[in-house]
Amino acid sequence: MTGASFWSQFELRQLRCFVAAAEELHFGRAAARMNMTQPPLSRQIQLLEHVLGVKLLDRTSRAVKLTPAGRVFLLEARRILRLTESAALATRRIASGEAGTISLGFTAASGYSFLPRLLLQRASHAPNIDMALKEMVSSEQVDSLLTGRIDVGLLRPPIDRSEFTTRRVVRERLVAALPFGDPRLAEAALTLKDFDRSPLVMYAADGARYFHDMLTGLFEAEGATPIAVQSLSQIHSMLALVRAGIGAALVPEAAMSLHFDDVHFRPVTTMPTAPVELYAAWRSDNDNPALPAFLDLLRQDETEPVAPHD
Amino acid sequence: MTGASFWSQFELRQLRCFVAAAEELHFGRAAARMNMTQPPLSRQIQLLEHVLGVKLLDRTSRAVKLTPAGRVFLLEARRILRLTESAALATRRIASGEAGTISLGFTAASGYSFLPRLLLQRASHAPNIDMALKEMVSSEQVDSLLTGRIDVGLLRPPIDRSEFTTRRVVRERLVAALPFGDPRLAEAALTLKDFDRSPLVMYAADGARYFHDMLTGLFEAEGATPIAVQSLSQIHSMLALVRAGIGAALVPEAAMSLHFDDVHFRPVTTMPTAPVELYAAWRSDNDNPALPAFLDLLRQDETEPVAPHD
DNA sequence: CATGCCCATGCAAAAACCGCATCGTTTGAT
DNA sequence: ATCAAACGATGCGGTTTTTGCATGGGCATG
Repeated sequence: MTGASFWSQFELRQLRCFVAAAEELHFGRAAARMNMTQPPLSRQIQLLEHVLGVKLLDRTSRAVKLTPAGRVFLLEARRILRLTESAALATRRIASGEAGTISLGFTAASGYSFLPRLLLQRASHAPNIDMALKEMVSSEQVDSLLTGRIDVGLLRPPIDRSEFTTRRVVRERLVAALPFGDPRLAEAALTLKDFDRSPLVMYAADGARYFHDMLTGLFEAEGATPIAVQSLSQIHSMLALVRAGIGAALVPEAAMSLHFDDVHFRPVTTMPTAPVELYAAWRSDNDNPALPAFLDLLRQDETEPVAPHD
Repeated sequence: MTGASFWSQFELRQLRCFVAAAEELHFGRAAARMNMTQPPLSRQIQLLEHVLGVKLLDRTSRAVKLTPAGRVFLLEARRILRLTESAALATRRIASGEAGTISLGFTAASGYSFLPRLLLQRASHAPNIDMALKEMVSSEQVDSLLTGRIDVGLLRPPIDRSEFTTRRVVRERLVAALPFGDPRLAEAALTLKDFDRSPLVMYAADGARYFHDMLTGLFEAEGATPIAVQSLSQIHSMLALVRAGIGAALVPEAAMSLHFDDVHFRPVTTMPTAPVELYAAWRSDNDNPALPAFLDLLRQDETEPVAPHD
């Protein structure tokens, strides 16, 4: 035997009984509201008072009144019960995918055009889905997907992990970024041959392997050979060099939203027409309930607007 | 038999079990922390999940992990449990009188000096006692005390209700309020005879019965007869008339804190020396737990400072 | 493949809870 | 003053819920 009960904790049932009694100021009616008879309700309240060590209701057999402590506890009890309901609701919404958080990895380039569009979509179609954005290069995203640090990645192919499901979300053209005064600006459209033996700001083989390999392949197929004057991995740094007159650059058309002064863009005809691809990838076994809603968002975003030239 | 339970409400016990399990990520240790064995804890969590309709913990027999919904619910559960503890604490503090609210009635005149002193005392000695202040004349206070609208009144005698306990909290002298240029300002102290056959702003017999009757009695005993030029019940209004040169006024020395321009004060010798009394009164059966602490405050305030003259 | 760890489940005992009947007190009417 | 009605407290037996023990079954490790 333990002697005095050392369970100094009440239960929600007791709070509900107390609130009913405090609001009705009548044990019989309160019991009816709780779908029970009066004696058990009396006991629940006695128990609550005993646990608190405080008299909450002053009951003379003719009238029930709140004590000062009871008045305070009534407010607290109501707050707790409200919180209880909202907690259940919020949790169910998370589980149903109606609300939730998606950790999203994205490459710097995808942040220029696709990501803003995605955020707009979210604001109108799934405002309760939070997005935790983390910029990282494609290879980092693969690691983060595997360890679960991000739910979805927006990254460049190739993605050959069998654990992943992928979906192409952007396919866009290359455009040429040319400094003010470059004679090629006279043309409405260019081909890769226009860059043969001409200075070109190039992608780094390590930090931007996707673009580097793609351009290398495209030029080789076309039989043209640009003069690589510099190798970078950040597109906005490349445009800064273009502006300084170091050379031209070939960038995804989404980069046109960067608006550098004295840097103008011209479409470049390539084969295939839209060689720049961006994929969404996620672990097939990701159980984040918000994932389906988020993927719907991606699907709605498929209709790609054709960006105008400057 | 009721078939499916339609009780879509969880209990605090379940929250406590869930929090323990979510923190330990191990049912056995969590159960130990809850002072029970593992099977009941498992069931409490199953019950909670069933009630919410949401899986909170992912349990493969080798590891326990929170689901996204479980992460959210853990935060909510912790908040609820914190709230329950603080609610119990706050309620116990109220019941013990350590904290609480006192509804206090006071007369306009007592607000000039005694009440500010009392509020200072409270700030330093009982900061957790809230005071709801309500200005009302003495007769209103009696009614409010009887109906429980105020816990304590600061009012003028006589108080002859048997339901009340009273305590004198202020005994002060009368001072004369004289307009600039009044010849009596040449004297350092006055007597009531100095007001014989001279214009005096008087207290109304209804709105300020206490002062009216007191002055009437004092003058009668002294054999002096002032010329009552006006009858008011608010002391600050009387001082305004004094300033306008309508006549002198006799006010409790606490009113000296009102500081009207061109109105100066002189002590008045009376018999008894300090005829103006203020009492605290409360229902003897008042059960407000904060009352004893509040009354202690009143007792500490008994040492009345002697106000300087201007 | 054997072993250990760990959560789920079956089951009987214990505890908690509920409803019914009844008591004691208070209030208001006669 | 007396009586009846209203109301919350309490005693008690039956039912539901919870608990602990024993055990099952999945999964990782060696």
